[in-house]
Amino acid sequence: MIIKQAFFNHSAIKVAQDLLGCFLIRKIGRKIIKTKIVETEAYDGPRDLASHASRGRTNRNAVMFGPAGYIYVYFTYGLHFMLNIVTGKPGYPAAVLIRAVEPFNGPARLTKGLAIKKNFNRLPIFTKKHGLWLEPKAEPIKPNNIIRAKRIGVDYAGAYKNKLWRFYLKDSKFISKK
DNA sequence: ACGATGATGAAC
DNA sequence: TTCATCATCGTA
Repeated sequence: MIIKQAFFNHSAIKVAQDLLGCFLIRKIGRKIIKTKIVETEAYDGPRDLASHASRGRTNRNAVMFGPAGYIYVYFTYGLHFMLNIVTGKPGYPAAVLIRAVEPFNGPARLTKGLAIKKNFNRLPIFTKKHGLWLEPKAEPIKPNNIIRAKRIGVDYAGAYKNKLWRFYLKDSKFISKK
């Protein structure tokens, strides 16, 4: 069972919540690493000042402007990779940042732990072909187990810094930041 | 061609 | 709070 492209064809805010509890699977050679998503953030639209897309389309962020279900990986702070999934309609830039999975807390640690580098940028997540895909959650998440909060590290984003577009599972021990 | 700047994490 | 450390982008 794999999560298909249509799953991502909604707003980033919805998809970010839908992804909580889903499984992120990485296959390297014969080895399979199965992780559970416990924390996400939504970056929604061209006006979201926290989003890379707010400064318009560039070569780096181009994948955010394309169809849903594709992977956006970028490099930051000179040493970290961040994993995002594009959502919504082509032409409308939006993505969900995977911030933490069990057993890796923090967006940089999960990419390191799963050996995700820039070579995944622009690849589809809705196929097993590239060794990285998603599987549905075992059971529905109760709404009161989802915490809504402000996004991390976006203090420069004006009115958008206060948007409650970060979501995490209340009972997880792998959240990147309280 | 150059300089500013991070969707971070770890150490101090 | 500082630092490690560099691709990307705006400006020129």
